[in-house]
Formats: sequence, C-alpha cells, structure tokens
Amino acid sequence: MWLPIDPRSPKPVYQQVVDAVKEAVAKGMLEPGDRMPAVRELASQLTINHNTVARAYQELERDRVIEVLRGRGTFIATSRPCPDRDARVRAVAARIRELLIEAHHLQMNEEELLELFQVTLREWRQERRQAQA
Amino acid sequence: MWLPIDPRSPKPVYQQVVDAVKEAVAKGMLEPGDRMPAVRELASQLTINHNTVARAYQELERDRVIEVLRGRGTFIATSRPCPDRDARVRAVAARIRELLIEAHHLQMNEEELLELFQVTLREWRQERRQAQA
Amino acid sequence: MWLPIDPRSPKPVYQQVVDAVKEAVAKGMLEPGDRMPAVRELASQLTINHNTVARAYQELERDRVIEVLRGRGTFIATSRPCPDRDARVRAVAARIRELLIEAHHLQMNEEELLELFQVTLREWRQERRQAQA
Amino acid sequence: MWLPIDPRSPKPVYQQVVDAVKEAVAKGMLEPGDRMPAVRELASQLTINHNTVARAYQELERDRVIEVLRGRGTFIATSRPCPDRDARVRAVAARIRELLIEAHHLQMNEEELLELFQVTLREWRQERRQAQA
DNA sequence: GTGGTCTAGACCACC
DNA sequence: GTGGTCTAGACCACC
Repeated sequence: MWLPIDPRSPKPVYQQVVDAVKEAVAKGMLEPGDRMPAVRELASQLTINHNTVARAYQELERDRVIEVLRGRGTFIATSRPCPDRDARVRAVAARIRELLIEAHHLQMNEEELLELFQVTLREWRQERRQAQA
Repeated sequence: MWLPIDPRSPKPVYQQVVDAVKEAVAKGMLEPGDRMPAVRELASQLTINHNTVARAYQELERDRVIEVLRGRGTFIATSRPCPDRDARVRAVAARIRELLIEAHHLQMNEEELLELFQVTLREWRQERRQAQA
Repeated sequence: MWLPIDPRSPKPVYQQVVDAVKEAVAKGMLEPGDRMPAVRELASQLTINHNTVARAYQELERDRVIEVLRGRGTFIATSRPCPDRDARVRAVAARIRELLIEAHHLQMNEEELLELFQVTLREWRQERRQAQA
Repeated sequence: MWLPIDPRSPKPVYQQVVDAVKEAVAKGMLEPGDRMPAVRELASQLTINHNTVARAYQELERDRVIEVLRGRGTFIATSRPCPDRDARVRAVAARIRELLIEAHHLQMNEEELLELFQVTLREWRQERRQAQA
C-alpha cells in the first residue's frame, strides 16, 4: 500500500497517514472489509517509524474508520454513524468559517468562494469516478 | 480589546491571536486605519506574555493584515491584493477537499455539505451585519 | 522639497531621508551649494518629526553630503574625497558579496547577475539624464 | 559548526545566523542533504541562546534554505525555484541601485564600480573553489 | 511612548 | 533524540 507521505511537511507524519487513509476510503479506493497492512509492514513500505503508524491506526480506530480484530488483523470498518457525529459536524462548520475568513483576506467574495467550492466538488467527483474504475 | 484565547488549545497562543485578528477584520469589527493596542497592553489584557503578542503582530504584518509604524504604533492595513494570491487560493481549494473527505466519513453527502456551507454562510453574514451595526 | 518617505517601511524614517538626499545628489537633482530646507521646514513638508530630520542631517553631515554653516543654513557640500573612503569602498564590496549570495539562492548565475547589473546601470543613467534635463 | 557571529553588530544575531548559513550554502560549504546541528547544539557552539537559533532556523525554513524533518533534525534543502522569484529579483535590482548611489558619493564612477564588481566576483569564485576543495 | 531582540529556563509534541 | 512554544525580565532603537 502506498500513501503520499512527506516528512518535510509541517503536518505530523501520523496525521498524514490518518488523512491519507480517510481520503482513500472517501474515494472508494478502500472499501469496508478491506484488510489494512500490519503496522510494521506499512511502516516499512512508507519508510517511517512503526510507532508512527501505530499512532495513526489508533486515531483511525477512534474515528471508526478502521476496526482492529485482535489476532486477526485490521480492516476498513463498515461505516456506521459515529456517536459524536454532532460534534464533528460542528467542527466542519467551524472549518467553513475559517474558509470565509481566509477568503476575505484574499479579497475573494462569497460568490467566488461558493464557485471555488463547486469547482472543487466537480473535480472531486471526477477523481472518485476514476479511482473506482 | 478582547480576543478569545484558550491556553489549553493545541493551537499555539500566538496563532490564536493571529486568527482572531483576521476574523475581526473579516467581520468588519476592525477596519483599515484602526489602531491596535500596544504589544504590552494587549498582552496584559489577554494575560499572556508580550513576546507572544509581538510574534503574532510580526506574523500579521508579514500577512499584510496590520502595518507597523516604527515608534508610533500598529494599525489595521488598507487591504491590498497580495502577490502570492494564486498560491493561497490553491490552499483554500485544498481545504475544501479536506471538508469533502470529512463529510464522507460523517455520512454527509455532497448536498448536505453544500447546505451546511450555505447555512454557515448565512450565519456569517448575520454576524458581520451585527458587528458593523 | 519632496522626498519619498514611507512610514510603513521597515527602514527607519531618518535613514529614508538620508538615502533620498543621497540619491537626489547622485542624480544631479541637488547640486553642490544648493540650500537645504531648515530642519523644521522639511519636517513639516514631509509630515514627520523634526527630531527625525535633525538626525538625518547629522548623518548626512558626517558623510560629508551636506555642510552646516552655523547661522546661515545647510547646503549640499562641494564634494571632496572623504577621509574614510577606503572603509566605505570595502563596505561596497561587502554589499556586492551579499548580492552574490542572494543571486545564488535565486538560482541566478554570475552571468545573469552581471547582466542585471548592466541593465540596472543603463536605467540609472537614463533617470539621471531625465532628472538633469 | 562555526559561524562568524558578532554580538556587537547592529544586525540582529538571528539574522547573522541566517545570512551566514545562506553564504555557506552559496559557497558550497554546505550541500543539499547535509545535516545541520541541532538547535541547542549550535546555540552552545556559538554561545548564544537556543531561542535565537530556533528563530534563525524558522527563517531559513521559510526561505526554503533548510528543511525540518519533524523529530528527526534539520537539513540543507535541495534548492528549488521559489514562487516569488520575480519579487526577489526586483529586490536585487533595487540593491544594485543603492550601490550606484553609494559609488557616486565615493566619487567612484560607473566604470570603477563595474571593476570593483568584477574583482569581488573573482575573489568570490576563488573562495568557492577553496571551500569545495 | 512604540515594537524588536535576547537570555534563561520550562514544558510540550513528535519520531 | 528533535524542533516549537511560552513566560519573565532585560535592554535597545526609533519616534
């Protein structure tokens, strides 16, 4: 399994692993029930420390993206609404607010931001289609 | 001047100051030409160290949100398009993609996300109107 | 007298005055014997503090760009080789070295820098000719 | 690692560190991939505070001269063209103009300045050759 | 008055 | 181990 890890990024490596797995799932490249590599195996493939992968797996399990079946391995979870959904929806709203602030400082008005949103959405749909083909 | 600082947040305090000032400017609560409190004065109001405020001011100056008039004080800048606008617009698009991934894991489909976007936008407009009244 | 002063610049205001006068002299816009405005008069024209102008005049006198004739006024000096010429030539060489370092980090090789030097020189000559016309 | 730091200089110490590292890279004394000393180690070698070195490293990272690998150390970056190259080339041209003004006040004509430029360039090349030998 | 820099020493996240 | 942040208190240049 390959994931785009950049050790030079200011984003912590474990967080990059978490985000990359979430993106792969969102795009349908990984599906519920798919087996994830063992911690040490993925670490070796990405040439990062196994502790870093272990931490990422813990985070992904907390977010119910993966399920660890002790002694059997790690798998993409069958998605169910997670208990703290409301909190996370509020978090998404907070990030939308951050976009509005950033857009203001770029002298991008709300209509332009909305359009950028829709353009990005179209690109995203196309990537998903290609990933699943 | 009051800014919402949370010393327990994982976000660095100086970054919280930067973000709070940018938000206040985006909402119109601070306008071009307005005087900012002196470094030590704001530090005392927020009960944080003056070095932390100084670092926030330097960051805000680099982002052209404020202007430092040597020996005279600090003021909200008259906003001008920044030279690296394209790079920052790409950064906004990248953050929109993150929202799309997060939404998927919350079983929020694209229509629901778009609606959340628009609801948040309406709230934002209202806050701005109140701030300017 | 008008000089391009920007209170927002990181360069100290008194230094901006010094540099602007030196530039005007180098271009021939101010000539030996020309009378400089009184400290308070120039300060009022530039809307800056008179102490700031006074400090600039002291610096210019030290560099033998102007001469203060007590009770009579301040004048552009008749240029003579200054005693610390060698030290200042070394300073120019040091600044050329800084340009070489900067050019390297811009992936500009020595030939390109030399060409930029010559282009800038041609522009400079043209400006001088226009200023003197 | 030794860098020429002068605590009496009007140039801030952190800036001296930044400039010295840029010079070492430009001369080929430091090459892409080379490991930089740890912040606290360099601080102790230069007998300055670790915060001062940390600030210099942050500045160098922003200028893409070094790369920070989180938790692993700091390395000289593989140089890539920076996005704001045009702005920085203009800055170099502005500094060449300053040299022309300074040369005028030293009664150095343009030919002499050009010659000083070329002499300095020759010295620079020689230093680089020695550094790389 | 203003912001900028530096030291000393602490604590933290990350790998 | 690594770099990043924060406080406390000092000193400085500039206006």
